[in-house]
Amino acid sequence: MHEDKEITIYDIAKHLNISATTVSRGLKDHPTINKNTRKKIAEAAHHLGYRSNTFASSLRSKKTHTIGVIVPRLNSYFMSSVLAGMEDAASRVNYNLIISQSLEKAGKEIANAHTMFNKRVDGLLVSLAYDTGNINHFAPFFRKKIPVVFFDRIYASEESTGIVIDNRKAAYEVTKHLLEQGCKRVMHLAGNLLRNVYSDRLAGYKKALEEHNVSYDEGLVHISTLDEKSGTAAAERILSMGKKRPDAVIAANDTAAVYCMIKLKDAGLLIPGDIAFAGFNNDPISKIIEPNLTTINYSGYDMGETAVNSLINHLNGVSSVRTTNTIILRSDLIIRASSLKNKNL
Amino acid sequence: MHEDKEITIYDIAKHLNISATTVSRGLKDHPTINKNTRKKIAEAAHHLGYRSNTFASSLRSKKTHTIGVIVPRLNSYFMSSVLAGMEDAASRVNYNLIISQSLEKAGKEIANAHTMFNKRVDGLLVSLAYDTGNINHFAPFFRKKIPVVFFDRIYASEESTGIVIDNRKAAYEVTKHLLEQGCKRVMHLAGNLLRNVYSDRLAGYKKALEEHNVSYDEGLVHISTLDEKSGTAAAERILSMGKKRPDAVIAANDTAAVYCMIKLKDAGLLIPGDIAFAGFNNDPISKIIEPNLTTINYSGYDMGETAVNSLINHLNGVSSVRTTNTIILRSDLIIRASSLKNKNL
DNA sequence: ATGAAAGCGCTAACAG
DNA sequence: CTGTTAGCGCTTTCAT
Repeated sequence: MHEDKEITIYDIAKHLNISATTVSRGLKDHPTINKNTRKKIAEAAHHLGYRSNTFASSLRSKKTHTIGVIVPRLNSYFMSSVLAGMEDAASRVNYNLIISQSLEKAGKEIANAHTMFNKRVDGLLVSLAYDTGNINHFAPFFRKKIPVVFFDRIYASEESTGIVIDNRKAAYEVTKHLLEQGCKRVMHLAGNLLRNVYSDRLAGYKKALEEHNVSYDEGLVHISTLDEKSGTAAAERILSMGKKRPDAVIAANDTAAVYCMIKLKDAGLLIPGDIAFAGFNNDPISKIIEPNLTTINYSGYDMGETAVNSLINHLNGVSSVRTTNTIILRSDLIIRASSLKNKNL
Repeated sequence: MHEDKEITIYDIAKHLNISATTVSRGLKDHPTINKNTRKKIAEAAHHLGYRSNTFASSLRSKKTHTIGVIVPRLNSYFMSSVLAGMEDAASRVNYNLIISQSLEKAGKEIANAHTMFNKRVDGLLVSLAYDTGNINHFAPFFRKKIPVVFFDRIYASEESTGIVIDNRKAAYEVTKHLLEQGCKRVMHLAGNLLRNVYSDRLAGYKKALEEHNVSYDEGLVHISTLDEKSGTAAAERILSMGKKRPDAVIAANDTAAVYCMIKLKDAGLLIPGDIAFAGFNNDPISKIIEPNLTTINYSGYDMGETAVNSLINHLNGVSSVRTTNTIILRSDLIIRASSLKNKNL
């Protein structure tokens, strides 16, 4: 094939003795182009080794075919799955992803949002950082009617769509499950309550307590960043509680749960005998820790796919922001040995 | 700020009563522009809310400032770390990443390579799929002198750079460690030997056996895709071996090791008493499985960073492909309980 | 040190 | 169904 010069639609046009416009239209299967011409164009394009110049196209059409993605961290199983889902959905409709991470910092998130804006992404997919307080940094997008879709860690806003699971219900169900196993003092390892996922989970936890006539004890809610260290720290706190120690822990993610379990096991506590455990996310580690961790499963892949599809719909004008403001995905309680008190001891 | 119309260099030019050319040059700190003018341009740009149009720029300059990334899978801890490192390094020099996954299939990898080529990435970063047989699909890049950097799963080629660890040495050291623990029949769970990482690890394993006068037994090398299922299958094979069962297993990744361990533990085998274990990658799961898994640690983050930096150097003409053909990163043996036979039983 | 003019490759009116 | 024309915003000679 022709090595050096890039083939343009003009080369194809000349080759076929038609106009560049026709080639341009033919290449994107414009309906008003004769089927036959269209085929000839496609063949010539292939034969000449044509590749479209997206810059010329973007410059003209003011569409970049690029979606910006801002996530707290790249390196978790959940987020990898989300990205995999996004990548699949995006490539299916010929969109690119520009991915960046906030490292859980509002400051970096703001910087990333600016960058995305300057890169003129057609739309934005965001899962908020741990400590993001407001969404002013997305205002430029709203102003320009660039659709923003939040997922998992969302921000209730008229101007954007959110993809979530029913965190309240999920937490309610885990808590209920634990209470039904006979647990009396259920501790909750929560994250920053600014984030819907954590406040909703706390709410679900509270609701279940209430329904079971267990009074809410603030001392049993431990707020942290839910990482490895926080899990260990929570365990230390539990160990320091002596007789008033909880007999169950619900962590808002599996990481905190697992590292808390490891520390408590080291200290000689039996799980679930002395203390039952449940987490969130169904991370692979939940099936490796012993005993296996009861958790809430929801598909990151589906969430990523849904987020992209929703965004694309907005871009295509299929759905307006107002019609679908929140999409709730399925989640399931997976009961494993870490919470089965009845059958174990 | 001005809401609707995009500000162009012409607007700045008009505002300052100078030419667009000067603005263009001023904006990129061209040396021939008066310092004072330069400052005025920068101020006006900021004040008017100018954002550069990368498409116009790319169209003209034929540079996209975009790096293509093709990885086997997004959703592993190692790869997430690699991507995090790449993202950091790339954003530092204002490059974008377009990320795609081959899902371990040569076919998808070829398709991805085409896509990347058509998107006109300035350079390509690749970790090869499980069964990729040749790199003909990267020939168009070589032909156009678009730099291609392979990482981890590389392909020895004159035309490209590779970023790896010394897999042979690493495997040699794990094997040696196991033999020194008194293991006599060391099994190796290998991956496709087409991939350097797996053939090199096998080579290191063989070398250590040889040095310790242990004869190589092909029956003790189990080749698979090294995923969860393969780990379980390997365990089943081990269990079926009866008396000839190995007393140690070195898996070419932690996933295979861990799921193999779980299955064997279920079957009642003691680790490391009956059978010692070691893996590769230092995945988080290696610290959660009991006993903790001995493994080879190497930084995905560093590898990603190094890959991007090396690519950028090529793009800037700092280093030619010929000068640095392979970069070897540090790796370390981390000894944990799964391989400590002496101190345990 | 600065400017004028041309054109990168494509698409969107508009016309026929 | 197809073509003509103009111009997206920038960079790059070539002048001055």
